[in-house]
Amino acid sequence: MRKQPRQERSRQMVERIVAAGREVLVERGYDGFSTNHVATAAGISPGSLYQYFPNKAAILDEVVDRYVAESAEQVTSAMSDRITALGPDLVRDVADALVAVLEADRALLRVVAEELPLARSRARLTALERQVREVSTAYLAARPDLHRRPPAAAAWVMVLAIENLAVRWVLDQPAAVSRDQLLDETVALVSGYLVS
Amino acid sequence: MRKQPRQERSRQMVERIVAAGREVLVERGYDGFSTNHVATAAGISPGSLYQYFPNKAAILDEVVDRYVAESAEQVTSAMSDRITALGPDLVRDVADALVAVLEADRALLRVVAEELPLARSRARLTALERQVREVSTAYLAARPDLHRRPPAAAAWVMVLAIENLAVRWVLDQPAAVSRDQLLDETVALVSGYLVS
DNA sequence: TTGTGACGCGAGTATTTGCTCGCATACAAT
DNA sequence: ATTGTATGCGAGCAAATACTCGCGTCACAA
Repeated sequence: MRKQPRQERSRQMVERIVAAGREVLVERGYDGFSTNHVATAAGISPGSLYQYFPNKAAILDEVVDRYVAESAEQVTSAMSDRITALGPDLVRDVADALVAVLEADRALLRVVAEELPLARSRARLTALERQVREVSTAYLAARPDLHRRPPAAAAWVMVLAIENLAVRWVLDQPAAVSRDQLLDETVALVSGYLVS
Repeated sequence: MRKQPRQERSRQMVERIVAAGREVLVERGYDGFSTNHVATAAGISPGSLYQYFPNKAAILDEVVDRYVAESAEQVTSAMSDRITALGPDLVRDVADALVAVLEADRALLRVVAEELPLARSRARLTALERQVREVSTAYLAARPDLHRRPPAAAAWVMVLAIENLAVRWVLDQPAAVSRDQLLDETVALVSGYLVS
């Protein structure tokens, strides 16, 4: 950020910029995300953007960061209460929470998941994945009696599988799989895998 | 295509354009994929591009179409011989073939999988997914004695899971999972899932 | 050999882009 | 009130972009 907003007025402007950025990103896609469009959508002048953001990418980063952060928070909070028991219930609830978060703004999810070339957005996601993976690995390693897979590899497989199924289900809305069915199959996938 | 190349000379030029397009896409990414760059890389003039391609997107489409088509062919040929028995061996061999194909050009895979905003490329991939899914669904429906999942949903889950694990393994090269391990876990995931 | 159309060129155009800079205004402190 | 600073404006620049067009060159059929 190029300058710190000191007055309330300018703090609101930063918010307006980020909100407009999100809006433009959803409505015009990654290719249509231009500084002039964002400025227009925010009802401000192009020059004002650059008071607080060094360049176009910074605006995009902020938009994506906020989206990923708020989504991550929802999911991790669904996990945090119940780390003690990695059972079918937890898997189902986490998958449920994940799907719910992704459903909240499908249009934005589509752009972020399918268009953004930014290494930045992947970095944020990867960090979340790693965090979940480490917790899972630790649990699997502590309870070898409950499964028959190598902990590290199994955690990697499960996290990616659950995440990807949820994302693709929300984006593609396959007719053959209802929402409940998705959760059922996710649970079956994980539990069947762990004991095989 | 705007004009059909009639002479050998012009047919070679089309090939040069597509090859240069692939090269530019890999080296400069989606954002750097400009008509001028492609023309330069092909050693031709910008005007010559537009003799055979109506616009920039058409060049990109051709590059991606060829990549997806040639990859799809490799995978489907690994399946076609053995459709009769959807067992652990087949799963492992298909996953193996898939990983091999994806490994062949990681740089291009990265751009196609993580940058391209084209609905076009997803459409091609989705078609392949659907094809594999239908074969799997038919098999699962014909052999209800071998598993306990709803065929259509199970096929959807398996195809996406296998595909995504392979792609992410090739792109991320996780230290915790060797190539053999990936295949082992994939087989375990599928077989454990089907009987649970 | 010659004529005709396919071919290729590359300077050029119109547009869009990210971004700047000089200036006017709003605010806070004295 | 006055002064200093934070804020915002918007015309406009330099660069890049997708794409065109008139002209020369080439291959091939007659």
